Amino acid sequence: MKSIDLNNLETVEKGQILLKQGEIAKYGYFVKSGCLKSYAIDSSGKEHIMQFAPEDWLITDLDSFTNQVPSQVGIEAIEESEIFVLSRSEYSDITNFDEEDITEMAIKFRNNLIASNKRIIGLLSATAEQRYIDFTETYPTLVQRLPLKLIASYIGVTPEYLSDIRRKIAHK
Amino acid sequence: MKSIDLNNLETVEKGQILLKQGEIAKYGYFVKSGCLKSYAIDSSGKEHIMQFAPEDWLITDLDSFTNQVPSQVGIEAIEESEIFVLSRSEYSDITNFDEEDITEMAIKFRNNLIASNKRIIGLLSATAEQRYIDFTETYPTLVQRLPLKLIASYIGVTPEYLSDIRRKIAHK
DNA sequence: AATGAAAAATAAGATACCTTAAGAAATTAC
DNA sequence: GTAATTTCTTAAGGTATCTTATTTTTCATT
Repeated sequence: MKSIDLNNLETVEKGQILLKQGEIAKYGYFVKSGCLKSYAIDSSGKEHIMQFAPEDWLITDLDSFTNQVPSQVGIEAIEESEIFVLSRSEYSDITNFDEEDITEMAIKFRNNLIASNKRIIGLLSATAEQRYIDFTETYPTLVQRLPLKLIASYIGVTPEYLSDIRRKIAHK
Repeated sequence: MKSIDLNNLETVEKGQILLKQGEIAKYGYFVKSGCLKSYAIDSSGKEHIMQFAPEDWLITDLDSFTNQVPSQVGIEAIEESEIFVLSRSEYSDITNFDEEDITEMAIKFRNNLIASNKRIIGLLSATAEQRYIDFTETYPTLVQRLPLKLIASYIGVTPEYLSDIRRKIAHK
């Protein structure tokens, strides 16, 4: 992707909100250190985590960023983080890029799409226990680093139930 | 995307399998008429539908097609269909394309990614009834056209339970 | 039209996962 | 280093969804 403007490095504290659900995303965030999350709050007030973005990950609400529609997710720092802020004015119009940039973007979108489709298959066909095991295998470092309740939210169960799952796995 | 080779038009019957789960995808399929589905069979033998591809949709296992790994899904005609067969040899190496093609591909991947992410949010946060209502709004023509059990599989419930949901909605 | 096959509806009992609530453990703040 | 706050664990009861089985309806074939 277009080289990141190193002048836009910012430090954000744990808990700081970078995008509110329902607002229009003006920025994307490339994480240099720390970790962000994107999440949707449903009608009953429960949080559901779409994505974690630790070091070297890029995070935004792609639909909102691209199409200037209200975002379905919020974005928040879950650790103190250093991030590069990518502004929409430069990145939104895909035809502003040269061929090399676009190829890189296409490959990133393609890889993200493959990963999202795998997650859909897991949500459709695997039990919560299996999804948790898959998560530990796919993101071994995050399992150490993130509180249980965030992992529970990502795999789609309550923290209480993930706690049960862990105990059940430990007793095997 | 690279213009479709009109010489590769084929007719497939309902029930014909174009890709078996576990095989490596050599082709993508652009549907001119009819409808295909991609689906994963889980360890207990249940089918889970990833995608429907009616007219003008392109379908394949992107991971398998791109990276030559075993496919997680199978592809099958659910109606008699006319399809254009796109062979991997032409399409796999993204650097074979000119800038216009790549831009188009990037946009397609991006739009697919946005759609997949919406589906993930639905699976994480909405009830089965809400997911069914969302499906009827997103794909009104497919609701008319497809058997209930395929829709049930797509939204992630059993046909029996979707039947209950429909009755419940009708009685409102 | 009659037959057979597939799809859908219905219902009862089972299970995965959730809700609520309380206490224990870990982390943060002063 | 103690208090305060947050996170995690545990447990009991509840709900959404599944499983199995039977019947009814729809669809395809002769």
